[in-house]
Amino acid sequence: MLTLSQIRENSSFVIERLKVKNFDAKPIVDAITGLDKKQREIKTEAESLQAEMNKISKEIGILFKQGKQTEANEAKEKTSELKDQIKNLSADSEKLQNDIFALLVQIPNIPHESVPEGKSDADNLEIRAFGALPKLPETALPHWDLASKYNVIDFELGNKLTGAGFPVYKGKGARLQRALINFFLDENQKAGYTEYLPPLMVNEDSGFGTGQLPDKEGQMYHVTADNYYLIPTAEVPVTNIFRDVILSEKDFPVKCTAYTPCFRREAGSYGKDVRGLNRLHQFDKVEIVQIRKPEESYDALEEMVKHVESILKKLNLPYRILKLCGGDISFTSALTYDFEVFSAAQKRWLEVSSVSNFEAYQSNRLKLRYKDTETKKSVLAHTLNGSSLALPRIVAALLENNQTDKGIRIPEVLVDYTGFEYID
RNA sequence: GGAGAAAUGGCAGAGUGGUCGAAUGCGGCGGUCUUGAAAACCGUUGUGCGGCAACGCACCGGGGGUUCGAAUCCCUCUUUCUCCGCCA
Repeated sequence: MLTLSQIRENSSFVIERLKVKNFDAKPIVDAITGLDKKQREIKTEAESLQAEMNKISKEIGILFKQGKQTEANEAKEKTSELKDQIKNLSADSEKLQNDIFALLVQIPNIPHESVPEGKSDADNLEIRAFGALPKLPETALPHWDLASKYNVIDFELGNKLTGAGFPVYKGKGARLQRALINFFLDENQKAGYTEYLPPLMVNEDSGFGTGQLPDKEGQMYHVTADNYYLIPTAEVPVTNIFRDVILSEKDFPVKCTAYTPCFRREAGSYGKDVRGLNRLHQFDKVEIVQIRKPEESYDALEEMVKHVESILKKLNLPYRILKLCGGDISFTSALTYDFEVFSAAQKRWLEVSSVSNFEAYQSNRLKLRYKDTETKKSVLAHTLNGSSLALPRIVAALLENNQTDKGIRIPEVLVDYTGFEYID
C-alpha cells in the first residue's frame, strides 16, 4: 500500500498518476486526508492527557513512599475522569486509524512514469521480439493432442484424482518438468540468486504482506481448518522472508530464487483459454525475487528482464516482451514487463513470465526497510519479482514448436537434464 | 496427544507493582593512545507514531484484563525446550 505521507504530501500527484491505471483515486484520497487530520488531532490530545496521567501516577508513587497516604488518595481521585477521557479518545483514534487503513489498501500502486496509457492487454507496448515464428505443416498438433499421442501428460487422470486443471505428468513428461526446474534454478544461481525452498502454505500476515489479501482472496485456495492459504506463487513466501526486517546496506543486493508449485483457483476463467496447459489450478514455477535500494530498483528490473530473456534464448523459443499499459498492469505493480512465447500450433502468444517492480508498495505492508548509513534512518526498500519461468506454457510451446516426424525434439541445453533428445 | 519449564534490546543475561526503555557483559560505531594494528581507556549504540522543535506517546513473544501506576499480577493464544506417547 502507499504510505500515508505519500498521500499527505502529494495527494494531487497520486490522483493524477492513478488515472493511468484507470483508477479514480480522488474520493478515497480526499476521505483519507480528512480522516487523517482528525485522527492526528485526537491522538495528540489523547497523548497529552496520557502524559498528564503518567505524571500524576509518578507523583502518587512518591507520595506513598513518603507515607503521605491522604495526599496520595486525593491524587487518585483526580485520575478517574482523566482515565475515561483517555479511553474514549484512544478508542476514537484507533477507529479512525482502522478506517484510514481500510481506505489505504484500496488504492493501487502508482504506475511508473513510463507506463503507457491503455484500457486492456490490447494496448500493451511491445518492447522487442526475438526468434522467427516457426512454420508448422497443416498436420501439426496442439500440445494437448501431442501430450496424449506421446503419453506424457494425462489431463483425464488429473481430473479423476482431483479435478480439472490438475494434470498428471508421466514418463518423459514428468522428467521434462524436473529438467526444466533444475535448468531454471541453475541459471538463476549462476546469475547470483540464492535458492530457497519455502513452505507452500502461508498465513494471513504473509498473504497481506505481498498484497494477495484482502483483495484477491478468492484467487487463493484457503485451508480453513488452519486458516492457511496455498501459495499462488513463490513470491508470497519468499518476499515475506523479509517481512518486519531491517536490512543493512551491506545486505544488498538481495537476490532469491525458488521453485514451488503454484495453486490458483482461477475463478471465472472459462473457454478456450483454459484448454490443455494454458491455464491450470496447479502448476510449477521458478521465481526470482530481488530487494533493492530505491535508487537501484529500476536497474535491477532491467537486469531481471535481461536474465529471463537469456533463458528463453537458450531454449530457442520465439518470444516477445511487452510493457504493460495502465489498464493491464496489476494493482500492486509500478512497472511490469510480460514475456510471451509463441505457441506455434495454437498460433498464439502465451505469457510465461511477468517481471515487476513494486517499488515500496509491498515493503510498506511488509515493513521491509534498510538502515541508510548516511542518514541513519530506516527507509522502505523496493521489492521486485519475476518468473523464470512458469513451466506449463513453456512446455506447451516446446511440444508444439519442436514437433517433428521423429517426435518432440528437446532443446540442446536441456538434454543434459532430461537424459533424452526426443520424446517419442 | 499428556506432564513440566521458559519467552526481555544485535547476542548473552539481570530485573516479581512506582523516576525501568530497562542493570551488566559481549558485539557495533566514534574517539584517546600508537608509525600502524591489538590491548587499554572514554563516549555512544532499539523501533514506530505525533510535533518545525523542545519534547511527548507506545513497544520487554501476540491479544485481553486488574491497578492511580505492569517487563513484573491475572486470563488467553502462539512459539521454544525437557520428559512420556504416537509417527514419515
